[in-house]
Amino acid sequence: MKLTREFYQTDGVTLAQRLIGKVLVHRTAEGITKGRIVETEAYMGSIDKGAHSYRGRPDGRVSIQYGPGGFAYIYLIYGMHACFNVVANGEGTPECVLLRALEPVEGQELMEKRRGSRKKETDLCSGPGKLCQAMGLSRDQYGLDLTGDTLYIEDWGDPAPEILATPRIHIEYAQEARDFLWRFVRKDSPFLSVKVPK
DNA sequence: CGGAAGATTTCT
DNA sequence: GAAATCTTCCGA
Repeated sequence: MKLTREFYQTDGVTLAQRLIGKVLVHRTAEGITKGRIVETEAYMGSIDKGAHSYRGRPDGRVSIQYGPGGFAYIYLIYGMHACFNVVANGEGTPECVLLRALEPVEGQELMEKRRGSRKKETDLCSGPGKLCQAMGLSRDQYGLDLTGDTLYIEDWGDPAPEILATPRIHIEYAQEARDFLWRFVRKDSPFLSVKVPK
């Protein structure tokens, strides 16, 4: 079943853990693609120096994060790659969950086509920019309602997977927030962006 | 208004 | 290990 608004109306750290194992779906004119979420990171605007929304303004890039949960926050990084986030919690709390890696479950052919040169299946969605390219996500999808019919997340009723918490990736500048264990990965998944040290 | 830096990927 | 490439934010 499709996740409801209520599912997203919780704090970012909790939502990040609950999203592991759920299935992201994007319907486009080219076709449909689905991927099981195996890696997420939480960003908590009010206390998190690594978050875009830490000193964000309600009218800036992160404006969508100030609204209710369950909307798409997508931004461009390094001028070339899109990153897809799910807005968490209610109005006035700029929190979100970055999806960092997926396990392709449907539309692999379309994903390979979008990603260009032939890739191993484990490399189709093993990173924030890669999964956006494979799923056909760009800033055109900024602000989409995830309770709508084109871009949403499904719960397939699978048993909750075993989850590991680790430090987040590429935020060395974030001072003490650098060490928060706000990256969550599905244990032993071969589809992760960065391997978890033993 | 200009400059710097970034929640990355890919190739050498 | 470094380049590619552009939006956003911050200081002047």
